[in-house]
Amino acid sequence: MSWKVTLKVSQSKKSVKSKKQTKRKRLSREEREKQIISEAVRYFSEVGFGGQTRELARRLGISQSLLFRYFPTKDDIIKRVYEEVYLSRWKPEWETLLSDRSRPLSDRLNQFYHEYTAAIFEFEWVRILVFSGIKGVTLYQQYIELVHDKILDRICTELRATHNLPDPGKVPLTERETDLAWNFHGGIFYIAIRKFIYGSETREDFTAAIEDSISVFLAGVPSVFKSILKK
Amino acid sequence: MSWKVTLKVSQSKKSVKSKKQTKRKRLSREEREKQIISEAVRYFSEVGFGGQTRELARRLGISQSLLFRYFPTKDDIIKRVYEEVYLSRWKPEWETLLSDRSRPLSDRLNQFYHEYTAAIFEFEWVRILVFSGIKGVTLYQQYIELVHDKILDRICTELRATHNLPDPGKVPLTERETDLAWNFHGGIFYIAIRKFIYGSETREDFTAAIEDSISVFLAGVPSVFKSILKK
DNA sequence: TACTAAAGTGATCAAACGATCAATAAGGAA
DNA sequence: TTCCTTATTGATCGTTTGATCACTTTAGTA
Repeated sequence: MSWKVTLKVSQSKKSVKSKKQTKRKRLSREEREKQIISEAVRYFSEVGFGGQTRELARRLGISQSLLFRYFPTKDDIIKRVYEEVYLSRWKPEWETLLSDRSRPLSDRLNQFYHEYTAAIFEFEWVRILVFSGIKGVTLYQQYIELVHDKILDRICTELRATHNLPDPGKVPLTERETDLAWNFHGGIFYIAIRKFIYGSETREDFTAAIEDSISVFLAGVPSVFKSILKK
Repeated sequence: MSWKVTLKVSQSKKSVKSKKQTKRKRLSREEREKQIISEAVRYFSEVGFGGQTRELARRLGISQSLLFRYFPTKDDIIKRVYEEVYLSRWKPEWETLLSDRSRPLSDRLNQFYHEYTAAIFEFEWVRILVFSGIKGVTLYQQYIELVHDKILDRICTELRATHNLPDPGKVPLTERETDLAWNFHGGIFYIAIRKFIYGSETREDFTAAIEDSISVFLAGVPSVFKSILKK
């Protein structure tokens, strides 16, 4: 028979937590739930969804069993983590911004990607997005669709307008045009992958890189348009 | 007490395995090792490195304990999987191809990315690369360095030559130039991520998309070079 | 202050999983 | 055929981990 000796450290004085949790611990249902999700986002984005509920509880300073008083299963926690991370990041004003033809497309793209990457280029966000792809969770599909419908389609539409080509309402977008936009967007998003997944990118500010990327894109697109129109 | 009933299916006739493993099972050390790694690559790329040794053994049609006669720990299997997947994919002739100034840069890039993506755009390869980033394994660093040193640096060098700018040997490459190349490369690689990580891309052939991507890049780069030279 | 609804906990279960080991059996050598 | 090396196996160990449950503690209220 083996004995596991657990060292019981006295916590009578003060908790070491940075939160205002001095000596009370009993929180309201809503507060505790929020707290759990918030820490779960941080935790799972660090270690992946293989992370253990015990460690999550330890970080929260609560017992592991309490987690299961709030969420029936671990997967339910993960589901909520997705929702938390995906939702409420997209700003509707970006859609009008991209379509505002009173400004040069170059300006609009620069402002959009500046704000967009500021909202998205975050450790938790990027990693959880990639994890979701690996886990085969369907939620990422919503993200891909959002990018496609709200960003890429708009960019393609504006490119048409800039080059005095017919609106997609009249002549539907071709696969080649969408590919171009994906390629452009992917190049920018790949910065985030290098940074948060591979850790090979240590810079904080990518304004210059994004600016140049937009510059190359806008200057290079006409060459493909010419090739498309030849057919 | 609970009993786990294991259904023992008679395998007297023929094994269902596609391999030539009819009734014999005893393989040589080398053969078995190869077989294990080969299946491990397939298995772990599907389910991630959280996959279980029991399931891996089941797929191989061997006992789980045999795995540990060939590899001390599960991590050793994973290490070998990395090596198998990363190594021997890079073709040295690509380096000379990219630098062959007797051909237009456009041709060279098209041929290179055509062959490169043919070698790399593979379910196992892409997923294991991404897993390695998540697991924090250091081996991915080698890949990032390879891309940087053998591809991006070369592309930047050739761009200089195309635009009659000084060789990097004289004037070192700037961060902006490297960023441009990363951006270009990332846009192409992001196709693979959409396909194998998110499953949102179902096409098989990306020749056209890559062609257009190269076209945009080469036509767009001068606009940035101008901006760099102004300073 | 006493009561009570509900937040919170510790002990524990059962399954999953990596790893070990004594026993088995395949197949080449003699 | 017999023998012996070694590939292979089944049983099992010890730990980890998600989940459960009876019990304890907190804090608002009458």
